[in-house]
Amino acid sequence: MIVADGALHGIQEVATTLGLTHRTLRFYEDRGLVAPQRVGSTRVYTKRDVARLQLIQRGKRLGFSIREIKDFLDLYDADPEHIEQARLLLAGVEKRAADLHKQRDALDETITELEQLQREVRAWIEGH
DNA sequence: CTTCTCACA
DNA sequence: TGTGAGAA
Repeated sequence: MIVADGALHGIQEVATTLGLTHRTLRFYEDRGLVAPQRVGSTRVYTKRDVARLQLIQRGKRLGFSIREIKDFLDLYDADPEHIEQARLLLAGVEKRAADLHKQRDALDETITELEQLQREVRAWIEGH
């Protein structure tokens, strides 16, 4: 049977085209983020798998953990209307943005302190 | 080329 | 969060 799901791809090919290594794909699979079909024991990635991997890459780019990304993807599968999924995404995105703002504030404080010290040391040097 | 497992940063 | 290596 195996319906009409176009081209299938090997792990090396998928990894290369996504700028990943086959080790990373296997790691994601271990973590339950992807579940490629098997032909015998060989993994075969569909275009849906590749789409999932691209979502994973986006999630990582935005600073989400493998676990968070998995929870999101799982919900996407479980909920055809994608309502709960959207709520989870929103919550996660808000949290992430809040964390980053917090980090930025901390960095600003540190930079300000460094600049102050910088002025103090310069003044001390001038005075000698 | 692919698989798996174990160790390791 | 991945990587390297060894063996099949």
